[in-house]
Amino acid sequence: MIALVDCNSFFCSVEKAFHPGLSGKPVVVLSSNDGCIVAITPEAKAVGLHRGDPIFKVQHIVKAYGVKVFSSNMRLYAAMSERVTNILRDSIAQVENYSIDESFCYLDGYEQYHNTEEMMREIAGRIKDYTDIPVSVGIAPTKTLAKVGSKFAKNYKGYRSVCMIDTDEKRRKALGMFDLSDIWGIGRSTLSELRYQGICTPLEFADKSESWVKSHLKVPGQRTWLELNGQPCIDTSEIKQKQSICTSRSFGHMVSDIGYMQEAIAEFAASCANKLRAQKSVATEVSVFISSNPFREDLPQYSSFSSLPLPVPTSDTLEITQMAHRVLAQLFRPGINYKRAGVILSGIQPASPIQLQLFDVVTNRHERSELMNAIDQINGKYGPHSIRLAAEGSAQSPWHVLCENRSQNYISDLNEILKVKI
DNA sequence: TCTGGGGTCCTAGGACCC
DNA sequence: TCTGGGGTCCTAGGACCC
Repeated sequence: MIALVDCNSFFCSVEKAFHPGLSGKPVVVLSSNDGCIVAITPEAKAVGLHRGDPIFKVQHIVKAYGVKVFSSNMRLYAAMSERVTNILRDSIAQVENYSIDESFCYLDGYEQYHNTEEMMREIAGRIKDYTDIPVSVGIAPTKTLAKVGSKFAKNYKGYRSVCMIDTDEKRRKALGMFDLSDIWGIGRSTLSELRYQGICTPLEFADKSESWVKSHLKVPGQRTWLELNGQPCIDTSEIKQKQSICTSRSFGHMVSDIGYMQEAIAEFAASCANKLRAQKSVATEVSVFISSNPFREDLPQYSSFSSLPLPVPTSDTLEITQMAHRVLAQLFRPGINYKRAGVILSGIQPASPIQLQLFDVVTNRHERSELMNAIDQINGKYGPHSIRLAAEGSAQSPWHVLCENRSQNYISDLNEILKVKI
């Protein structure tokens, strides 16, 4: 059996953990640049807000109901996520982090000695005690069914945070009541195809023949179908090395000046290089994209994407930034108000062994890699961006994202640590 | 005025090979 | 008159996830 542990309204729950006065109040957390709602509490849903709403369009609701709005603080959420994971790992040998707010726990071997339902309930209680994050747990023979279980656990108090689907009777009952659009793996397009075919519940889908599913929905649909019928076939084992690494942002203010654009691209390239070194890889290709604001109809629209190969596979910030600037030079058109840009690294491979080049223009690769190590160590100790390329510009540049309601890094920055008065 | 930022996997179709 | 059959690799685009 597999347990899915899902943190309820994770980003909001983290903010509430550090702002106890918000208990029972409507809370939302915004995307980067304070754009859309990405996390929402049930209280905020109840007053008419939805995940995905652009915040400027729902300001009237925010004001009328005193909804508390936070900018996203990914550093804080990542630190809290790690605490939740650590508690799981204390009790369960095989834990797989699936996303920042979800983990799969493999319960094989525990069933003999424990009532796994009560065991998970006890762990959920400990997570709440230690982190103040409420979790919902689904236990089932497959990941897709475990997800179904966790949704039931979340929506019905009676389950006391844990819902186990361990018999065929429970499985059929759950699938008969469940919303087809909430099934993991069924997106908008598959949903409309299934509806068109007259299928309205997950149970009706699960009862179709395998050949019918294969011919209508191909391989991904077949996997979901197998999982719903109790046959595990979705492998989520962590992909250690990413195949592509991307850093992209919308700008706080439109950018038309190539100087500012170069700053932004330099920062995105440096961020990509950091991620690349963190996973001990090198890349062989740098891509850049830039685009105007597609939501504005009054402006000339322009968007473009291009790539260049790196002569030698590298994770060197200087080389990657220089190459990104060369790609930018190919793309940039004056007279456009740019809203968004990004850098993508691809052709990723392990850092060693590297195929060197006979006519390499960089002759001091060893020293350069020591330099990168030094930069990583300094930034690891004193915080990101403590040391960076001058090409990245200053924090005052207008393209930086907005985040007007960001909470402090209470547990990852000594300068912002929580102060308690007694 | 203001509309997110990452990723993965699968498929179809084209180019190319013998 | 009849004009094959099998394979690989690559890429763009779609679908999905959080």
